Amino acid sequence: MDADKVLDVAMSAYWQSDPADVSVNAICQMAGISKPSLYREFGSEDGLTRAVLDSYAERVLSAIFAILHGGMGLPDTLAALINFASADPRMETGCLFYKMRVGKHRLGPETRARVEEIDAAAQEAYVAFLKSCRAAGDLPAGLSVEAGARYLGEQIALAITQRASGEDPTRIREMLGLALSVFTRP
Amino acid sequence: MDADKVLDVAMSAYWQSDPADVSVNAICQMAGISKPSLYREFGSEDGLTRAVLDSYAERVLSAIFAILHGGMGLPDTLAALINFASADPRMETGCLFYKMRVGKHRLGPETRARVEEIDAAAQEAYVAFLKSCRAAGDLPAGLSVEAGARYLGEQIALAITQRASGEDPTRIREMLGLALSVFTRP
DNA sequence: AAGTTTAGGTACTGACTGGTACGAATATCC
DNA sequence: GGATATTCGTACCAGTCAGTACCTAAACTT
Repeated sequence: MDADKVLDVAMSAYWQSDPADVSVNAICQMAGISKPSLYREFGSEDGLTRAVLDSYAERVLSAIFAILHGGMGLPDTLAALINFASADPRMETGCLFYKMRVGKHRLGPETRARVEEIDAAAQEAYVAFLKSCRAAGDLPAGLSVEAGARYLGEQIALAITQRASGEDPTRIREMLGLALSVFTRP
Repeated sequence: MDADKVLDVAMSAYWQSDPADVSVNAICQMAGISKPSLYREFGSEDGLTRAVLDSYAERVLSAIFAILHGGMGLPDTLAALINFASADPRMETGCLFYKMRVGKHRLGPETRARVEEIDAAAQEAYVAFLKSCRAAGDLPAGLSVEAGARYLGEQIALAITQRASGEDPTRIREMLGLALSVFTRP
């Protein structure tokens, strides 16, 4: 019936636990619709997960991109990222995108392709951010932009993944701060 | 028939792909035995995974503990850890223990308990190592032993997990070196 | 009001899952 | 040789998975 409602239900189910642990049957039940209705709307499970991921990217991941493209300096941007990863309530049960990324091989081809697309876009955003820092002379000389970008992205992914496993947010902030201190120290 | 052979087959299957993606049926087929034979020997899937994890801990994880308890100084130990995580052929498809840890909720109670046990032991080993570094005055003053231990453990887990996803070992070494540089810099 | 389109759900398929009842073969003992 | 343990596998169980054939009921058209 209401595709948006189904999308919402599916997203929160996938997000709260894990895409691999939520069946199409369960989503239909939670959304109060029949299975053929879902398949008429999304075509396949892959179509559903892909639609969910698109919606998630638009509604949640955009926040990270906004921080990276905010034009703040290096310290402020890092602080914002640390804050988002370790304290934002949206990341309390982890990030749906990262959950999909670690279970990439279990996803359908469409969704997997979209995951890789988003991953590449994120990497590019990190690179662009670090390039601007380098231009401003804020980046330590011994650190390449590409390596730094990958490092930054993985450290944030690690921190958010740890939130999903119930780690103490204060600890996470501490560890992420430690990891990212390499950007602000000689 | 030969329990050790079954254990070997199961371990390499779990290790190469992922415990959650290998069924009992598949293991029986690969080992050339029937399902009742396997159940007579291990009782349940949980019993099998637990036995595999025990064997893995003894045969592989011991290498990490050996490095930590080797009594080398901080720089040498870190270098050995970096080397192990980023270059050891045994970690080419990742670490079975970490694969089990990220999919903890999918494991049976016995195996899950063992995972948590090993995790605690590893944490303790990291703590002991860093305590000895602190006693030797090698650890930066602003860093607590507990936080450092957790950080160290997670960074190594991250590096090895990245190897499982096919990341370039050189890149991994570079990133892990960067992450662990916080231990050797003021 | 009759016919047609559309929306929706019931109830199924076939392929898997972990787990087991039970019979067949083999080895051991007297 | 004959009775008795022991080992092992065939063939099944109930449940879940993604996906679908087909029927029903409502709404719109003329």
